[in-house]
Amino acid sequence: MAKKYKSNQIHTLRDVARASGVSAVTASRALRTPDRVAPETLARVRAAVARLGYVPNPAAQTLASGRSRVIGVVIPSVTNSVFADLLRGVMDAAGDGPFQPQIANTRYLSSREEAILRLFASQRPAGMIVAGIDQSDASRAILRGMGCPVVQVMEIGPDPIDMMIGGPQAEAARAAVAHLIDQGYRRIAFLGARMDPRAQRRLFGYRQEIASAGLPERVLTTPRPSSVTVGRQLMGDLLALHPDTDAVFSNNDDVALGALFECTARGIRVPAQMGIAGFNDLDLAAGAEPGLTTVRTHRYRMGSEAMAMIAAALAGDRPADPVRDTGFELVVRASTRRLPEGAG
Amino acid sequence: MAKKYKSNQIHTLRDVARASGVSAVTASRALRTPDRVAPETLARVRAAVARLGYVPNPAAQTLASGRSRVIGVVIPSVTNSVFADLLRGVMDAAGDGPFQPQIANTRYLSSREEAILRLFASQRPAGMIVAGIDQSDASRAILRGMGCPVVQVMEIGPDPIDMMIGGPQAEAARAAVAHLIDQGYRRIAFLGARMDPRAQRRLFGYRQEIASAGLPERVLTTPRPSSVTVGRQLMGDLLALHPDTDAVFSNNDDVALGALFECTARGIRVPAQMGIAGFNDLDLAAGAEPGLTTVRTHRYRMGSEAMAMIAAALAGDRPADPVRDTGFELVVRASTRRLPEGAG
DNA sequence: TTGTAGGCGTTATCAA
DNA sequence: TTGATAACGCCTACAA
Repeated sequence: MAKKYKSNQIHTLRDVARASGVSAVTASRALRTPDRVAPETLARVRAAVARLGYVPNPAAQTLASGRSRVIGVVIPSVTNSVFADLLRGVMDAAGDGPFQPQIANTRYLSSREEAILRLFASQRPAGMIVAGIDQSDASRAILRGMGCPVVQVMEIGPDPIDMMIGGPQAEAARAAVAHLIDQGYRRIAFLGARMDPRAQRRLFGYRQEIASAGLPERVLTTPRPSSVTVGRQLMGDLLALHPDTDAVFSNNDDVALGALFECTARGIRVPAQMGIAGFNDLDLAAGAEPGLTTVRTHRYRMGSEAMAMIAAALAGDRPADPVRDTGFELVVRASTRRLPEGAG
Repeated sequence: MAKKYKSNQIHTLRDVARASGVSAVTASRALRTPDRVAPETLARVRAAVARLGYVPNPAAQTLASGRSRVIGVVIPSVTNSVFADLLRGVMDAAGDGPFQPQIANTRYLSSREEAILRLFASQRPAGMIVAGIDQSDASRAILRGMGCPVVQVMEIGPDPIDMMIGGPQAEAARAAVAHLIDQGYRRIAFLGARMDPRAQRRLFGYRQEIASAGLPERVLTTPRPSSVTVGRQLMGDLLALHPDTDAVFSNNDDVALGALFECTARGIRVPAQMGIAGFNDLDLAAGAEPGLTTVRTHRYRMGSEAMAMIAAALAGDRPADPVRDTGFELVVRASTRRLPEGAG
């Protein structure tokens, strides 16, 4: 029953060299710096590579050169669709290029983050992409010591480790809340799931805006990951606590969608009796009925540009401003449109 | 402006050896086979490792041993939440263990799949996890030649490359359609987005069940990726073509949710006038109002067990049956519950 | 229980 | 333009 796993013979640079009648060094050069090799030699080597199906051994390359092609990507979780979008941006930008994104999950634990970074350091990565701007001092030190471009993504803030790309959280939240106020809502609650640092800053933005308008604050949060189900529960709890609530701003679109469903189930009319605004502009926000007002961030772009920034930095041209603000857009849809267009 | 990236000094095994007064081999042994080292020596080595913050260089390990710790994970896309769940299972199972999942996207292209596999082969992976069972002959050959455990996930079928874990697609689809028929729906349509091989088999299951019940077939598909928005459009198109449709079974829950929203927007009552069943049991299916009937697969488990199967195989005990069926469960919710409980 | 020697596949450094 | 040689850091085999 015991199956034996036997590798196929894999060709090495020496095989290529032999097959094309040159030395291993020349074969290596033909692959890395083709312009320093005689055209005819180059052709022979390339032919041999193709014929043998030669693929360089990355371990040997890394060991010899002291640099790998790994781009370390450190995110809290792969399931959260927010990070999934970011990831897709990174992966697409890496494309068929020489870099190889390698993902690790912190599970929202800063202790794990440090361990992960130490592990990445041992790989001599070509670059690092880390989510958020709340790294511990230890983590920042490790990242600085890696000797490679580092991009913090999702948010921007002061004191970048190296480069940053992202959008402002608190301001974006303020804009959403301001819009609700603008539409005439006055008893506006905040619903939040998994209050990670970004969610905290959104909450902060909510508080600022509510306070400056002299309105009452109503905050309901849960440590559970955000989801439609959680949104329904939060909405239910909110209505039990504050039955007169007339609008909610939530942490994430799936929570907002849950709130919407809870309203549907209870016969509460949206947006007439209840305004609902989410965050992130997930696909479901546009597809919902009524459509969900939300804040569009640019996660895919953050991922792809982060990758591009690393590639550029490695090629010698680091952007003049190492901090790139991708901004945000308030996307107003039916779930908060209580006043006729142009009014308010 | 040009910033120089300078690595911190990284300690090697020799540094550890020197610091603990032993040879490099002994230090290496202390780390890999602690029981073959004198307790006191072991303690010294460990102390040195901790003090220096030594982390082994994986490139050197791989080169010397001919095996890496990489587990190649080949999926079509990271954004699709179905694969995101799978991925989370894999990542969680890998956890703090010695293996390092490395993800690559085929973007649903079999040519890319082969290129990716060839690249993985050069890494001497410890194991491979590939989504689906529709690999090309070339891909299968490469996988076989890798000399490591290979698990095909998501579906099961005949002729596994090595091991398999997943659920039957056609049967699961049949069960959902049978349930709709059972509830008295008679003009049942299939809505499908991005018809990958699994979606095709679900469609096949739909056709079988519809045919065996002597009902009319109505199939609407789009090559676009599945989403709530796409679901709304498909539902709209369907109602234009076949206004008398009384139920839909869809490819994926997000499409089903889109269909539900479209019904809401048009004032079509669900489940009274329209039954809606989805697939995958995403969180939003449970949270929707009415709740969406769907088919639960076990994606997270597939991922974590695939990882476990690889670890077991490497440890020498390959499962007796290399094909593991994770089955499926029909999850009946309000969106199709037209008859009183127990009737039908 | 510990150490010595050799090699893994590639690249950097020189020299030709 | 090409090639010889010596790393890179670790592991396997063998020897002590």
